[in-house]
Amino acid sequence: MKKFNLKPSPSSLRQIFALTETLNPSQKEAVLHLGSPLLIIAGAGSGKTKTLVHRVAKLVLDGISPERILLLTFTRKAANEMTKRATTLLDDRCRGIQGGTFHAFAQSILKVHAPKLGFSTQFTIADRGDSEDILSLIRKNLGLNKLDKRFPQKKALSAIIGKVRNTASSISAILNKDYPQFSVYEREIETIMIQYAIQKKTMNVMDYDDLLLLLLDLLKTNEETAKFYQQKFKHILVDEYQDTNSIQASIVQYLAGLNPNITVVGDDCQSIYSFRGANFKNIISFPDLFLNTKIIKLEENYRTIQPILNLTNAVIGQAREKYDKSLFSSKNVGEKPAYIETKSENEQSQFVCQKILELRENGTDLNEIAVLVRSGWQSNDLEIELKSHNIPFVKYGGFKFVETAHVKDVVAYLKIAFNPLDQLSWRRVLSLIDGIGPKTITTIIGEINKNLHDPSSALKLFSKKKFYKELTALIYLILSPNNHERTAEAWMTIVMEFYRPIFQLQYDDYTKRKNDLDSLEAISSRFPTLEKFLTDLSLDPPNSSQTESLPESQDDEKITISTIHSAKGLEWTCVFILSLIDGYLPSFQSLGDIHQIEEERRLLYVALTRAKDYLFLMKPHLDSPKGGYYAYQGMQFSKLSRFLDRDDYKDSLMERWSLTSEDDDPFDDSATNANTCESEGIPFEQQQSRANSQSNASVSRTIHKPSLGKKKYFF
DNA sequence: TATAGCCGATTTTTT
DNA sequence: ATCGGCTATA
Repeated sequence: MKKFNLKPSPSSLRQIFALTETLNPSQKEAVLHLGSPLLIIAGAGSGKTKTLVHRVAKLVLDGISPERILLLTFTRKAANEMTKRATTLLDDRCRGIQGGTFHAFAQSILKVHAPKLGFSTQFTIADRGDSEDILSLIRKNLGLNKLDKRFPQKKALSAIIGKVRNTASSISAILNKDYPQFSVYEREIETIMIQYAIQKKTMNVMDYDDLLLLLLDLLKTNEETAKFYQQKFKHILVDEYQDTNSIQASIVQYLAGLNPNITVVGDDCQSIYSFRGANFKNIISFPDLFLNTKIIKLEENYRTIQPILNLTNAVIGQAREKYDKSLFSSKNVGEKPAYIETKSENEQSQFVCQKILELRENGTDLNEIAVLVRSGWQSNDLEIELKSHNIPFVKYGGFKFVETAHVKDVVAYLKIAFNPLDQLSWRRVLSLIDGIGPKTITTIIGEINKNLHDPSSALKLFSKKKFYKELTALIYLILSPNNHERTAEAWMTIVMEFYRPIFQLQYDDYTKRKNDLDSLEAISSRFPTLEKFLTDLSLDPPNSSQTESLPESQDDEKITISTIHSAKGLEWTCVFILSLIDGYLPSFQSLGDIHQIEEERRLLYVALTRAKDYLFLMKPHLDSPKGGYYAYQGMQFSKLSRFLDRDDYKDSLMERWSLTSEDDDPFDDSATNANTCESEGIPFEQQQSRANSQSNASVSRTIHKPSLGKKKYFF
């Protein structure tokens, strides 16, 4: 019956030929392979996305209906990007491809099947803050806060439980390995875990891990459903497979069933998510899970010039677990990576700003410039400096504005409007009313839950309290009968009306915070329903600074600031990596564990391989680190990252000190800087080299060896 | 019972 | 800088 479908028509043969024309032999093989599972080991910049896009387009061209192709990616951005590229490459059919992150995909399936798992289809998603708050409540209710020996706080609890669930390990194993100080509390933590699961069910919320675990559970225990999806998806493609954990791997396995049309792509050198339970061995063992796996390696790098690759290869070559990979490039010309030491964090920022202005003078598009950091706050100083130079930027990674208190407040109203069982959000909004505290909240929630459809009798109980009026207004606002017909935007308007007076009383800096609420309102207009809005806020939370960093320039040229994690899969002509200090990268939290240090090395590798033509490695000398934790610890980090501090790398690096602008001299405030320097014993050469730099010369300078990694405690 | 204010402990990276 | 637990006060 389908015979005629199996053979592509001559015209589509021609199209397939055209499609593969620009590919190298391995890429072409990967695009055309059919009939057995496919593992593509793709080095950084080896055209992985291109290959995947072509493969998808080719499948569509083969006549596979797009909604039967499932493309799982790491971020939603990546999914959209690929769909877009495939559409450009082929045609609009590609828009129909099913895809997204594992979490978003899981959500969409669970939305339909939630009742089978003891949830209602109205479930909402608990983000990290929410699940921590649930844990904190349980902790308090169980009286675990009044013990002699310290009991883990909500953050630690959440981390422990997350790890247990994501790696399918026992509590004791995780405690012994990562939290030996809490080993005595194995029983208590188990109780909390059980309570946590119960709480989530009664509140009808799922956390991020639930999305994956419940989907797996559904596929495992529900043969009908599993079969349905196995038949639905003719082809499954998974990107960034090295960052999947064993649960995600199992999901893939169950989705595929006996279907051999499964393609996974990844690079074991770029596995940087072990804190989420990811295991790069997943990708190595893929052929054990899927019979007859065809393995294709892509090793030619099309992104980065050879002088930079020499360094990246050297860095990954030092890895403890040896990777069978060495990238080569046909782009042999270009400059070696530049290594720049500065005497302060602010000087680092100034150097970057100046270099950016210089690059723009020379015609580099600002969109082709990125600044990468290990953790979000490490770019704080730079952000201020960029603003003062009027250089526009977007920031990815780090703080999300959904995590700020005032946005959480508003979202809590929205959440209970959609899912009135969400007691946690009730707690939040109730505590905003004057005169209502923890005890009253518990009674109110108890009374209201007795009859959600008619809260009037419950409300009578509080008629003599001073908060009665406000409480009544809130309850009728939320539980009004027509509330499911409202759009997300309409809900925002209604909620803001109620919240605005509370908001202005609550925060004395409310004019600043107001901006966030305005952006939230703007974002809400993009979603047809409250549910879509809420889901998206949890699964693809917008970044805080995206809206706030828009200086004069009207064109949309912006540089990118990003955490290394969020920069994965992206590339820029020019890349700066900030604060390459031992203790920052590798982060000092990782120093106790060899595997974690190795992951930090891969992190550096990921950062280095984002660059196409120019790479600037920055190392400031930090006498008083600004980051909250470091400041608190009074720690001092000043030694170059151990991954780069090797004599044999000298050849790969260009040592230089080139601050060349006259009118916008970054050292205008040098008087103060020099004083602090001297008083803290910084050698005089630095000031000399500064003098040199002012005469417009690119100077190879004496490298100052700072006091090596000594911890310094104040007081 | 609610809230303000103080002290000590704890912070990476993301869906 | 923020959380969590404690105390004093309304």
